[in-house]
Amino acid sequence: MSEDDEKMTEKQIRIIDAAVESFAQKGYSATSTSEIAKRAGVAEGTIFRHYKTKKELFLSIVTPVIAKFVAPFVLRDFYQLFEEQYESFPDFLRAVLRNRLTFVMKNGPVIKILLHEIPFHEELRQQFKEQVFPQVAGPIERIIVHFQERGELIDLAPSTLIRLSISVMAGYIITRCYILPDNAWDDEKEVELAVQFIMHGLSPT
Amino acid sequence: MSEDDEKMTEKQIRIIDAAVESFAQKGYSATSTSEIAKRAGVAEGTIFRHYKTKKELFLSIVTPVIAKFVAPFVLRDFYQLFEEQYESFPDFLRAVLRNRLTFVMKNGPVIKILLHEIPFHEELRQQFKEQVFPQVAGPIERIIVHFQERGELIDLAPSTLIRLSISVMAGYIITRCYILPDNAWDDEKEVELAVQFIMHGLSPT
DNA sequence: TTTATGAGTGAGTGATTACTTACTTCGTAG
DNA sequence: CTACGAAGTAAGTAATCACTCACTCATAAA
Repeated sequence: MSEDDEKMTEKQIRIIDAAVESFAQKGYSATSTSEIAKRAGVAEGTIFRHYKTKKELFLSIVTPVIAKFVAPFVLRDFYQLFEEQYESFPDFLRAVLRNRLTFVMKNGPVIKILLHEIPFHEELRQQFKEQVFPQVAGPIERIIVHFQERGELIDLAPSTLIRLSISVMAGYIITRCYILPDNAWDDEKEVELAVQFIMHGLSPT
Repeated sequence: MSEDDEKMTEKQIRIIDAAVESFAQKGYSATSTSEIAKRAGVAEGTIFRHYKTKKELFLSIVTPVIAKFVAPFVLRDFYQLFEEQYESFPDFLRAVLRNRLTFVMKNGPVIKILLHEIPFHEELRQQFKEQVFPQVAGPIERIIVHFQERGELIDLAPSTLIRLSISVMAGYIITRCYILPDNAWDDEKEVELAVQFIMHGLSPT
């Protein structure tokens, strides 16, 4: 559940777990440090021994998953990887959707926190603007142009194709993980369905 | 900007406007009543003359737009209306997307507040479960079945078709209004593009 | 054994919170 | 002209907030 230990005391881990739970349940500013301490079974002062402020604790939880999210895209050979490995655009979509779905399912509560708090914390928005947008959009755009040249995609602005594809994929991930997590989802089937929809729409053949 | 007056004093309107601004900027629980009062140019006590609690003020802002959102769907003849007026499913999609886009643009900040706070307020989630889901999903499902019987839509569960359609439409509305509001959007073009994508996907011809 | 260090503690700190209360002001019905 | 209720207010209230500080304890190098 908790973070990648590495020289963390047991109580420190308990603090982070408690903070994640509380932040996810009630939001950052509705969560008090005394509540986190109580939940972690720790004195309130212990929190401030490890983190100077409440916000530092918050950022120590949330910023690592931004980095993790960007990581697979900034591999130097990301473009070549997909160009060689995946023969068609649907293959590429399937791989990305499966990959991000498992990522969200692994880091569920923290991503929920991140999504909620992004609009209210300048530091987070900054990090998104600097890291996520350029690092992720660039490589993907090249891949899209690649498949456009091969005639597998309609001739629209790559940013538009990205937006449409992400809408469908995010739509599934969000309903799957946050809106109706209790449904009996058949992920393989739903991924295939989403990919087919992105490629062919809702019209019968 | 503010609510539908109706026996509201000028100061009361200023309170609501100030509350909407603050809630949208910092979130519900990070906004203090003293801050709202200051922003409205009003004594803090004045807020509590009109609203028993901070939460009551919040709900008085947010619940009307839930009702407004549902309103067009609960018209008794909603189903007949679309059955007669719109000859094809794409026509239906166009109408809905245009309609909801203007709705979001009119009530922008309040909808932003609503989306952020839904997970943290049981009353809001309740209202969504009771009003939005059944009232909206029902009529739309009948319309989808109608077009499926006419052979205009592939044979999938209506709930799936709804989810996919909403993903694309919400994807555009959210990027249009909240993520990149400063872009020079050509709404007519983008609406048409979204509808075409829903019907035919990204594959060429 | 002594000493030094860092984890952990709990009783504080002043500031801020949502909300109350006693009061004034003002428009209007009688 | 008066009386009354609603609108508005300034000065409170207790509770809670994030954070501090003086302290204990355990471990381990000297």
